[in-house]
Amino acid sequence: MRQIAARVGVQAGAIYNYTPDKQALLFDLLRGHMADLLARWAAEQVPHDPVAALDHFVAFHLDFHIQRPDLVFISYMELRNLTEENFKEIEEMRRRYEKIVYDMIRKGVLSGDFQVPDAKITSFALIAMLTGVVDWFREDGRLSSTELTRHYCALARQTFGVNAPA
Amino acid sequence: MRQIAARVGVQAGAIYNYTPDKQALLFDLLRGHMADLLARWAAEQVPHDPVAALDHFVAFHLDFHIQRPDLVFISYMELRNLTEENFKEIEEMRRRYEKIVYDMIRKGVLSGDFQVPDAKITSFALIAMLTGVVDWFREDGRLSSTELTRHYCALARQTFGVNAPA
DNA sequence: CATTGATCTGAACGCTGGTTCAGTTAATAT
DNA sequence: ATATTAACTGAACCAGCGTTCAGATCAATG
Repeated sequence: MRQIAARVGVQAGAIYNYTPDKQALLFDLLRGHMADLLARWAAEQVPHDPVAALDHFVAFHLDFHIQRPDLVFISYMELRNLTEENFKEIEEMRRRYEKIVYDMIRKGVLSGDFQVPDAKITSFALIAMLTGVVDWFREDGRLSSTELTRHYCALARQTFGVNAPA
Repeated sequence: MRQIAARVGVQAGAIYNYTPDKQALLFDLLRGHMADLLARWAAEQVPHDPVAALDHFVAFHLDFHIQRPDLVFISYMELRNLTEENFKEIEEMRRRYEKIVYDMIRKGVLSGDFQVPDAKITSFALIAMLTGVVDWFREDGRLSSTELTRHYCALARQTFGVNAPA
């Protein structure tokens, strides 16, 4: 709290004019992060074609997470410091996001565009492999974010068995 | 420290007969974890065939991580609480492990068994999607660890473009 | 039996961190 | 100009934490 206060140029006590306690501060941060994620996806124009939709999601997810690595880091790291009540609310939002991926996979499987061993597992696998990027990606690294997205789209297609032999 | 001591049935001060400080305790835990991982893999009989080797690795990695979810969790969560010196040592071990995956992919690509957009990215993606399992897998869940491994082997093959059309 | 050495206790120390609050400051309204 | 309100300070409070240490305990040794 003292560090936060110093960053705003104020004493620690002054913060309590704006928030009841630190828990609320953390909760608002994490909820805002998830709300932002969900809202931005809701605003996206998702193609009807499953493969195009997959590409779209990969690009969206990578872009969103790469642009706010600190928030992504905090959201994962501080998750266990939330009240049980607050934790549940954040988890519920994450489940909503996971369901988006799951539904996308199911559609592709039903249309015959995707071939995956298990839709649920595949949804977790996709999110994990994409989100893991924030652990190592650097803007000034070997790959630009454009190349990164291109490679991950190709990789995700393969993972989803796009154009796989019958 | 007091909690650890209580767990062993001793007062907090007594711990300092066995460790110089908490940092050493944490470091030993994390280093032991990584050393265990590396040693166990070194003891594995890895098939020469790239696809079989991939299956082997997937099964190994899942098995190892599922059997010690707490250690995996701690190792990630407490990584940033290590001294810079200690952190580097753990990171070095993790790089060694990542290199195993990277080399495996390179071999498969050179032999024509794998088709991936980028070997480095693919190595990170594989590890991320596999390690992510500890976040949700439960022994009494929908899938047994055997089914889990089977599904992930299939998924990993697809991700690596095994049997992909030219 | 006395001594040594290892082990553990219990209490303390210093520090940090979240939180509170009486009192000051400054802006706004009357 | 005065009264009111909001915002902030500075100091304190309290709990928890890692760590230290003098003294107690106890088994092993000579």
